[in-house]
Amino acid sequence: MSTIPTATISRLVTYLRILTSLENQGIKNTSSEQLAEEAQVSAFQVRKDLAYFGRFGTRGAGYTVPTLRRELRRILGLNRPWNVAIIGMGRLGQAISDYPHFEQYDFSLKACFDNNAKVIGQTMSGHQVYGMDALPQVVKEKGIDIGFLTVPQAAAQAAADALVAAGIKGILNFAPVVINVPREVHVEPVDFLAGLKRVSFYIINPGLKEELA
Amino acid sequence: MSTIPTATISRLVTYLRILTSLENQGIKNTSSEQLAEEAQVSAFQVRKDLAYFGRFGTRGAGYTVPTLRRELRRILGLNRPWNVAIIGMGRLGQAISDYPHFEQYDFSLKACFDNNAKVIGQTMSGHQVYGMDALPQVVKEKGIDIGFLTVPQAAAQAAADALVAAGIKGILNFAPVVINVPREVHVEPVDFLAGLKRVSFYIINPGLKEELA
DNA sequence: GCAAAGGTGTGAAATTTTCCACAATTCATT
DNA sequence: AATGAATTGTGGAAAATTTCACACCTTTGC
Repeated sequence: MSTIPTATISRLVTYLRILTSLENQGIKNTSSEQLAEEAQVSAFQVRKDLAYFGRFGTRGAGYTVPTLRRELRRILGLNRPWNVAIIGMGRLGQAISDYPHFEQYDFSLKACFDNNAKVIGQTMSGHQVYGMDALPQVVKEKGIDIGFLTVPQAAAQAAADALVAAGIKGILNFAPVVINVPREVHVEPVDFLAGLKRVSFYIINPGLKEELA
Repeated sequence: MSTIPTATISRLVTYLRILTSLENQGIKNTSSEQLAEEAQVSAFQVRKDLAYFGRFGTRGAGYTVPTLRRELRRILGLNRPWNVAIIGMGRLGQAISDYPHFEQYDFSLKACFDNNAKVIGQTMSGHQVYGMDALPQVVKEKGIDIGFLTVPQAAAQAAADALVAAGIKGILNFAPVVINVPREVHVEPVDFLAGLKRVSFYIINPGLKEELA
């Protein structure tokens, strides 16, 4: 219980998606074998990942889809609403604010911020844009938990500092740079340029890909 | 040499960015200590990561910024042009096709695809949109290496199959689903919804974050 | 030209993560 | 009620990754 691999958390998200898909298909029962196949990991791995958090199956019978799904949502903290804000209303910030399925994914977009005077006060995708100076007050008033950092690379650290000062708990960092925050704030990088460069590496080094049977 | 950790490749991308930033600042020399601090890893880790690929520093003196930068670009395969295509011209695909800095990042957007008859033949952000049936021919003619998969979740596997059949070498998968491809094709997930769910988990489990001093 | 300080490269230890075998339990069938 | 097939949960082995100590090389200052 003391320490859980980061990779386990990523896989739990994958298992949850698979369970949601199974539930939508009306499938009531599943097994570590089936989850493993769809997630492209081993069945051992599925069972070990789940074992960090408890016992959710029935020996000999497998797992009940709605039950395991509910448990995974609880483990991941998705059985409660999360309020999010976008920091940086450039192309990417606008595209995200347009994203249609937020509510269905347990997250609620509550505010947008930018420090460009031309957009402050405007409405984008139905959301009013605040100036960065309003951050502390709006975060407090609207109970914002998580910030999407979609500012240019050069502005990322300063914006992150402002988010931390405003009392935000987690940051989804879309900027292609490592940002520095206190330990109690969790940062998840979302970095397609880095992914693109990793693809480049693995294309020119095809031998370095591990097998999967 | 036989096997290199995936995490090492991700860190190499980070080191390269730091070196580019140092070079832009006119800084000529650096050290594993400095790279480690900016990348938020240990100096041991930096040196070990580099050691997988050779010796790039001078004992007692550190690293020369332009030299190490050039070597990392070579290692990552960024000293050559890569041709990319976007598959799925919805909101996300359009936002990416608008992305202004592609050329500067060693990648060249060569084509856009969609299977919606309403957009096929149109021009988006200066790029003509092809139908999916044109994929094999266009990939071949334009020498496309990498596909950005920006279709809805339900369409992702079929689109990935089409990319593989067309002979693509790598896929940047923006769809929130694990796709299944042959071993010789490398897939990198770029999944902000998964990142968001990991943030949720770490916010409700603050004790599970490892320290860094 | 010598000594001291600074900093890389690397084998080995420590830690983390994954893999595996198997005991334990459940369900279906007769 | 008993047997056999199925499938979970888990302790420990194996593998992968990170951490570390230190030998070794360079530069700087005197």
